Amino acid sequence: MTKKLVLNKKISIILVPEAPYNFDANFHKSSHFPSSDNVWEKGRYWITMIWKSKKLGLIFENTGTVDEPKIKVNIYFQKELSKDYIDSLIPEIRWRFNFDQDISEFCKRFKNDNILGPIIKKWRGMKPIAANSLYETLIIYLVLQNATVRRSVQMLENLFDRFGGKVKFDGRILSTFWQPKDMAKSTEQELKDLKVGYRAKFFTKITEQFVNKKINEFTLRKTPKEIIKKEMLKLYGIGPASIEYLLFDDFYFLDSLETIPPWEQKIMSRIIFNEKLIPVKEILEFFKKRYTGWEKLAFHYIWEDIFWKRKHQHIEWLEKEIRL
DNA sequence: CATCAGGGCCCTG
DNA sequence: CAGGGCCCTGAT
Repeated sequence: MTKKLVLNKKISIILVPEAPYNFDANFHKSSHFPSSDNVWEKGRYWITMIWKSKKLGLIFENTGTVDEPKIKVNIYFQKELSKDYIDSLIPEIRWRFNFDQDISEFCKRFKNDNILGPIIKKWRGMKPIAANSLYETLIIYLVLQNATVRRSVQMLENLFDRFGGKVKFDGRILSTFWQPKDMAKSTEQELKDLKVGYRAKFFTKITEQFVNKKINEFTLRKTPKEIIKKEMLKLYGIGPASIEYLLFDDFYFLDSLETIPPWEQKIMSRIIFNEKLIPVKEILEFFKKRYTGWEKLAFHYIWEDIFWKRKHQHIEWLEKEIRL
């Protein structure tokens, strides 16, 4: 079923992100569920990408520091790439890995904050990272809904196997996403067989909206927040919770903190208030007052930090809140 | 063992 | 706007 593509041609480029840029905190989000289209090691990151219908393999290597960031990007491909193609690919890579957003003000302003201070010390230069196209991201948000981590992983892997494919580069085999047209002909039942449950209809409808070019992510990137919100809410299966993720992780609005899903509410209650459960409204007010203009980025720093800690430290209460 | 709640969204009343 | 239904998991 799955096609394996060998990508044995390669070009390398050096890209310089806006400082501060924290390589590991950006290429690896420790709170995210693992997925076979990417691999992270300290200072190195592999991911597959579809750009203008071509499948690519990318390796990012950290060759700089937080304050003088420099990244070597190895691009693997199958058939020769034109200059125009590469000229359009580079800005896209810069966007997907958020090379150009300036967050220095945030890091400066809160470096003595009781909560954020110690975290900024560790993770200065951490930013929201889309990594994927809008379509791919929506797929991820759909498998995230109403599911444990294990189930989300299973759903995405099933979809990769059926609609995406495998790509081999740098001695690794990674999954690739698919393009909307690849899923367009599938029936709801075919999707249900991949164990995605009631989400089948969501995939069908959203895919259709993309095939019919109802959504232009490049235009959206230059669109005001409220309009993006309105447009994205029109997508079938996308509601307030997904919007919350979209605005920050994919459109890079650093302030917009409007809803907090239940498990995040529980975890934040413990970290910030040392209580079991604080009303969402109260948490929102806390961020709004204390980190005005940077609410969501502040949330992100606190959030990712606890998950980084979890990697080498057993945190009993946290384990119980993560739906594995 | 069988219920039942929780999770995010759509749809109906 | 409230509440049922979707689909599954984990707790009771």
